[in-house]
Amino acid sequence: MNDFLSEIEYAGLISRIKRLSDEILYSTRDYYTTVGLDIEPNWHLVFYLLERNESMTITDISLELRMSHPACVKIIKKMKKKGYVLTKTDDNDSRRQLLQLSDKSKAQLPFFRKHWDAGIKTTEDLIADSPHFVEELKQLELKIEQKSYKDRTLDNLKLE
Amino acid sequence: MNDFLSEIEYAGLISRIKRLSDEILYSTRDYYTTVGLDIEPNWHLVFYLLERNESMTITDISLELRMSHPACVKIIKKMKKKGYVLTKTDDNDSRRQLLQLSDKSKAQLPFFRKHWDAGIKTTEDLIADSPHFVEELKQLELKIEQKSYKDRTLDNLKLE
DNA sequence: TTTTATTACGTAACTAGTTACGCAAATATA
DNA sequence: TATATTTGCGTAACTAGTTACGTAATAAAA
Repeated sequence: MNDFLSEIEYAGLISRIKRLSDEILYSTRDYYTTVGLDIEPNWHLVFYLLERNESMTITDISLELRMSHPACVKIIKKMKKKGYVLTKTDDNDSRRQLLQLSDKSKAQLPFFRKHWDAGIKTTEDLIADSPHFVEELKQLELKIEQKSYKDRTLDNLKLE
Repeated sequence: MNDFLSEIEYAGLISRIKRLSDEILYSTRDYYTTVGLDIEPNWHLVFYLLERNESMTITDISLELRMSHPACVKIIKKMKKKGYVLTKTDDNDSRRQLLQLSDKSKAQLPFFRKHWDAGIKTTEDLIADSPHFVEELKQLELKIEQKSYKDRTLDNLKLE
């Protein structure tokens, strides 16, 4: 049960966060495969967004998810290929590609939602013994937003 | 300052962890580039391990880091290419590739360490206002280890 | 001793993100 | 109105992980 990343304390903390994140990501993919869902992790975020907003652009989505726009392009490309998302060029601005959920999406959503809800329940279960986790994660996000890991480390280097 | 992933609460929590992890990863790479360090994120873990252990195999490293062995193969391959790691076939078992730090590594380690220490300090600063974070992260790791995200979600699906 | 199982590790093919770049459309400015 | 700047989005090339598979060497079992 000994874990090197834990042993080295703060030197391993960031890697532990990544390891946890990766583990859950791959486990989620595994889940989708097992239950036969034709979707991938992260897509639920796009479904949620397009359910709320009717029609959005890639740029809108990348802003909402705080993810680079090429990452969103890739996700949407796959969702389009599977027929979950439709695009329509904006009448007033031909650069803008308006995205919206297809009928197939709307038909499947109740089914998807059962699985997403089960996943949300898992998340709740996981942090049930960690009452400060959400709040402290928010703190981390805020701090990183105020000053990047890089800039903080550059400053810390100078201080030595 | 509004954030969709935070708004949807537990449905966005896992993605927030990934986002944070990614952000720090890329920021670290950025840091290395800026200060002109010829190494990549994660390599410090291998340096730490090989400093402590003299000689290890890929399998040893993947067990210690709890990372797949192909991932370690890739890291070591790059570190060898840069001349930081040397390999020697085990005399008693020709399958085993014994890894150890090169003289170049040993010469550079004090220099690297200054930067790694600055990074550790950053981590400490970041979680300074999150006194329960390490402990609660450990809880998450333990729970996931006991039962995977997938299995938990499958169970939660049945309960509905 | 021969066969079978396991181990070590390398590679291939995949997902999932990033930065950097280019181009066309729209907007702002001279 | 002509030019410069910004915006939207697509692609390329990269990092960093995974699972699946193959092969040779060792260890275990018949």
